[in-house]
Amino acid sequence: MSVKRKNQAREGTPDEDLEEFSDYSEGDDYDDDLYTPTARVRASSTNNSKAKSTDRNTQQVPTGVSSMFGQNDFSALLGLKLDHQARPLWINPVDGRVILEAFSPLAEQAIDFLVTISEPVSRPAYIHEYRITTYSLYAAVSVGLKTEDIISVLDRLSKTPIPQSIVEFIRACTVSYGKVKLVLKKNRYFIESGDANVLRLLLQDPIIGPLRVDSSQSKPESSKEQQHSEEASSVTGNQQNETSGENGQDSSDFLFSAVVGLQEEEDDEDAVHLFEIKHYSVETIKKRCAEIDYPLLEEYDFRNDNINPDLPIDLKPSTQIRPYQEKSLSKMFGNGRARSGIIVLPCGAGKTLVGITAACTIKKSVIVLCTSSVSVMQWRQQFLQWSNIKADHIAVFTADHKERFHSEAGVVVSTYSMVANTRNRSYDSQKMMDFLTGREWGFILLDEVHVVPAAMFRRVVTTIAAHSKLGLTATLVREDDKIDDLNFLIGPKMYEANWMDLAQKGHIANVQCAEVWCPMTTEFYNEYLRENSRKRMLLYIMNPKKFQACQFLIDYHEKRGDKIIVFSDNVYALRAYALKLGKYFIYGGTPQLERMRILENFQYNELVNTIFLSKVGDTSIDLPEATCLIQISSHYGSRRQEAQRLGRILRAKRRNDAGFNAFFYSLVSKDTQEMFYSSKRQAFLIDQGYAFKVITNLKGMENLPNLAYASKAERLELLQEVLLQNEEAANLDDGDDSSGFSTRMPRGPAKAKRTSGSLSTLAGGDNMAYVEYNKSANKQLRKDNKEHHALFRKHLYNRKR
DNA sequence: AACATAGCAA
DNA sequence: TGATATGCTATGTT
Repeated sequence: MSVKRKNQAREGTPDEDLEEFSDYSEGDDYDDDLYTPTARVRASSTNNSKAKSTDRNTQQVPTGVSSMFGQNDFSALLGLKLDHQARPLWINPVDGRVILEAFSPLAEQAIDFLVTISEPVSRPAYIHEYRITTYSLYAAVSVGLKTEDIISVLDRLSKTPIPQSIVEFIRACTVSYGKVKLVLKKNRYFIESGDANVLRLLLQDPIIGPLRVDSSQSKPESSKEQQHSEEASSVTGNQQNETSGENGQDSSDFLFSAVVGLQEEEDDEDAVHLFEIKHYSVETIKKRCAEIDYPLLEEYDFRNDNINPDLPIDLKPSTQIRPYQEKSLSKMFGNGRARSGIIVLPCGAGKTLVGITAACTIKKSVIVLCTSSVSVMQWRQQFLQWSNIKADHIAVFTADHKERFHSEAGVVVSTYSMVANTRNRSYDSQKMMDFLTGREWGFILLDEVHVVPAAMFRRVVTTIAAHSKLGLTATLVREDDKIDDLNFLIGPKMYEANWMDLAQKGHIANVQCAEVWCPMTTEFYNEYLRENSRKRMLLYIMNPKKFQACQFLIDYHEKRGDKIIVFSDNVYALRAYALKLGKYFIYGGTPQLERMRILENFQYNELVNTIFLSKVGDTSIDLPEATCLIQISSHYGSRRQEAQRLGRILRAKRRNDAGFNAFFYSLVSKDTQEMFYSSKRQAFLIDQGYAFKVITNLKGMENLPNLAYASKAERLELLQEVLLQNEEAANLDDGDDSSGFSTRMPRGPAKAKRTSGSLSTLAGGDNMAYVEYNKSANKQLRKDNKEHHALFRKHLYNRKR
């Protein structure tokens, strides 16, 4: 059984579609009610549950979700607790899956807990699915949870007693995890543990043993100053359990204490045992410890670091931290030290601020790595915006800016490729690298960790000596197994936010997702069936019906006052659409200046409400606020791309409080490969709780004035252009160097655009000129096409044999 | 110097 | 599965 289900609404009648679509959010009232008033949540967890449980005794048949479970219903086997109705969890004894009734009053706290100890699998509106894995338990331990905490909280939340198999699994996984820490103190590396036996075991290991620094000055006994640092607990304001009533929490303390990870040190753990290891052997030991199931936790005791100079940096008083940002940071600084790991937040939810706040907490030299030079500049700017750091304490290191700070401590912002570069370096770049490698860094911030290959990370992590590492990402999606390498190189996932949850609380925009099914015209479909799969792509992207749908949606949303971004992976289609509709477009070959000009106009110019973007828009361009997003080509089923694109409109929080919705459309040509990919891509968002609505008919599309490709002649003309384009692409592959008009056309027509437009202000006139230019070019091509087309047919025919 | 371009890498 | 976009370096042009 899987809770994963496509939330397709019925294929509504044409008349209803858009209306219904736009006030779709009213149906969420039920959720809102349950989520927000925490007072009610608390009340029901105590008194109510007792009262209810007596009622329940009269009820024989378990209600709620259990009826859906079919053969996975283990309730009979395990025995329901009497007050099971008040408890929101089911645990599958076989595979560690956990099902949560998200409508339960306890849900919010249960979610906090489950996110910590398990992997979220699927979180649609009412029923969530999580999975307890060895790795998730490792992560739980690394943020400070204890084995017995996990078991007891789980037991409190579960409708049935926890299956013995699960208890054993948790014990087995957590017994060795989190027991050993790698600590950097006074610039010496120590292996530390609360359990002397574990250290003894490690020292007996043939690999680790010899790497110990056996010196008389490193005392393997308990060090009392450790305890003081525990007391001076950080961001969370952690206290002992008894005193945590300050928040006015009563019965749900047990949850919070476990969730937030209060570190009640047990008596026999008063002593912390440690031994020193050699500086250069850290990597080896880390690896070895993971192999023998004692993975090292890395923590930076920055408060007691007197060697590295402090960086004068603080958040500006005006800077506000949101609750979930604070929560994610509390995982990182839960015990007064800086843990290394990954924080997952959707785009637009303020990842940058989390990073900056972490830097302000540690107050040591920071190095920030990003994927592109644009985001390097943005990080620098955000540092200046949110914190009081002096401008000359923050330096930028890219191919064309090689700055350096001249104070004792400072911030450096750079790119991955700059730091991880193995090939020969320019002189300046080498000198800068010497600067980076020649000093110790308190903190390294890794932006967009999911996009960078593991090999690059390994180089970064080994070349830069940083005491603590924080990875930031919006989508930690596992399309391959590279993610595991991240876990090893950076650390465990410390926090992951639920998108819907943030949307409901108004931190990111509410998004209505829709998939628009566009039938293929007969001409296009005939060609589609004839072509091989490579050439099919252009046919379904350039499907006239799809074009019309796109035109209609743009028109509809422009009239509503939306700002619209249209995405297309395919550059040819991007150009064709944008030119036909007279809109601006940005792709890889668009020069930097031009990009900024277009984006600026999109943001401020009332006349520019729609722009077309290629893959460039997926990363690294900081897009202005858009409220509507249309995908015309969603080729391969990359969940990450889908999520990232959706993230582009989440920022639209300005109008959020007025019950405002953002819109996300995927245009799909019916009965083509696109349908398959599209459902794959949506998987991630559906797991995050988004419902995709299917629209099969856009009301009023036929009546749109100036509807493109309304006549058959126009459609045939388009078809010929597409076939020609396919032909050109194929020729290119055969090594035939066609001059000028290739699929990658950075210096064909783009040049024409630049010369015709870059100097004048953006007024629309130059765009028209461009359209004209291209039209005539197309006419030219079409004339040749008459002959070529026949050849092309023959060519294909021969090839097939 | 500032800018453009080609080639390479991941 | 294959195309696309990016960044860095070296080299050439004004």
